[in-house]
Amino acid sequence: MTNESLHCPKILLCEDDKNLGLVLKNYLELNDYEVTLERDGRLGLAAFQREKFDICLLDVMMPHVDGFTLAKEIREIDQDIPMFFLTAKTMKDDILKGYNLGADDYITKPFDSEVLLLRIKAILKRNEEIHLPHANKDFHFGDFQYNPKLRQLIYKKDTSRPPTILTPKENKLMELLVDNQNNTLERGFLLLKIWGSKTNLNSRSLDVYVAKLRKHLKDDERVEIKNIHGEGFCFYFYQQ
Amino acid sequence: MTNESLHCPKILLCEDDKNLGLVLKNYLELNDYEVTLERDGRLGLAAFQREKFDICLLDVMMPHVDGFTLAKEIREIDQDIPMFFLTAKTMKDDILKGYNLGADDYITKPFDSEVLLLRIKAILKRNEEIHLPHANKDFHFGDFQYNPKLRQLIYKKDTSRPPTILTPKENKLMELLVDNQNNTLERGFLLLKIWGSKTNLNSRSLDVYVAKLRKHLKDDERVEIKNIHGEGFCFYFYQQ
DNA sequence: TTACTTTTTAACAAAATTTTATATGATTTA
DNA sequence: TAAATCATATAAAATTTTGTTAAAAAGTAA
Repeated sequence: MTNESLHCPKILLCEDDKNLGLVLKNYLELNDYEVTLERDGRLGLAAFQREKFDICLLDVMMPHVDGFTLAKEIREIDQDIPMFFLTAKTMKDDILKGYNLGADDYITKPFDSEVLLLRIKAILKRNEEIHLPHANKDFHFGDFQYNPKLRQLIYKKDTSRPPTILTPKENKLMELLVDNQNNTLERGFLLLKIWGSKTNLNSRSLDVYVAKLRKHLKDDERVEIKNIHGEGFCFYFYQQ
Repeated sequence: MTNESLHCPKILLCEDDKNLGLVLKNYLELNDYEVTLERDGRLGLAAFQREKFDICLLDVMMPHVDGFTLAKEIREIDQDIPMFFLTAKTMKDDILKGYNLGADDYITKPFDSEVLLLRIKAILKRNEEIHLPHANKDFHFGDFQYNPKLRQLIYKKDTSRPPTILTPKENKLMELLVDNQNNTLERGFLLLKIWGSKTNLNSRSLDVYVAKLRKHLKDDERVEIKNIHGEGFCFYFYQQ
């Protein structure tokens, strides 16, 4: 797991302005953070795949891959890591002006490093708390016992059979379904949660994974993943 | 209530600037919105007729059909949907300039688009409150219980019979009729509400769906969908 | 590299939904 | 009443969505 008391929190900092990047990196390191500085989105992603981080600070405007796109790619790998976006003052003004969002909602102050530190600290703390309750929960339905954290699906009727270890995508889908028993989860919702977007509208991936899960669950007919035509899928467990 | 289909709020984003459009889409998806991005007003209207949205973000300057015109056409179909206008001209230039020049030396916080998110959230929330009374409403007429949200029509006399799940189009029609008991709904009105346009005036689809609903409702003769010749249809429930 | 697992894609079948076509019946109006 | 228009019912066709399988592609670890 990422957050451990033994190491300094690690920050991935993506900033194409060399000066600002270095100043920020030094400042954060002075405050007991370990900082990896990358100069564009492509290198940022590479760093994220290489190392483990506790938080990301991403410049929005970068060469090769912009901050938002990078953020989405990071989100695919890690659903929980906190992210900060850094942006230029001019962009902010113009966006607000452009979007006609009313001027009084934003702060025009130049960047205050102390405030940034406080925000980082606050977010890391919040994240710790959020992660706690999620830990090691077990679900029971019919003859199955399911542990999302371990990705284990155990068939209780046959203890000699080793538990099924779900693949990451199978697991994400299973968790979403099980976590929302009797609720229809819309296709778009699932695609967004599992794949990060529904760009690939004609992809059959979701259906393939539903089929995989159905196969895993076929031994107990009280457990069922139902399709609601034109809407999505719903996990049912008919008790009794 | 347990039974509610889970979905992310759906945003129709019409923006002809490809870069800005994609960045915005990514950013919004990152924040759990389902985004359909269209590049002009004509395609935007098609998307609106095709899917159901919670909010529209419309660029004012677009090819084929501009944002204001699109907004008017959308308004005809849906009087309540919140709309944001993006006044692209200055913004487009400035953002492009920003992308080309790279970020400058400022970090502003919090991130600008947070304000956009807050605005969207606020508007959706306000809208939700307005719609809340409508939310999981159940209609009762004669021996039927009807839940538009679940598309369920339950025949109370025979509890062994599983509830009828209406198809999307059946459901839209049923909801409109039931919601306007004793009021005649004009053909053109129904076509506009269900099919998003009344261009196809000579289509018999509406009649086919009326027939389908009548079949669903045939077991209770106090419930009736009446045709008003030359005008439209009216849902009656004769009490007692 | 190889061997292995996971994910995506492609192709097609099956099911559900929607639209169209057509024959027939009803209503209006001149 | 006849002609024109509008409505109903049904079947058939077209379209969309989902299910299933196998193979290709991508990713991972030894």
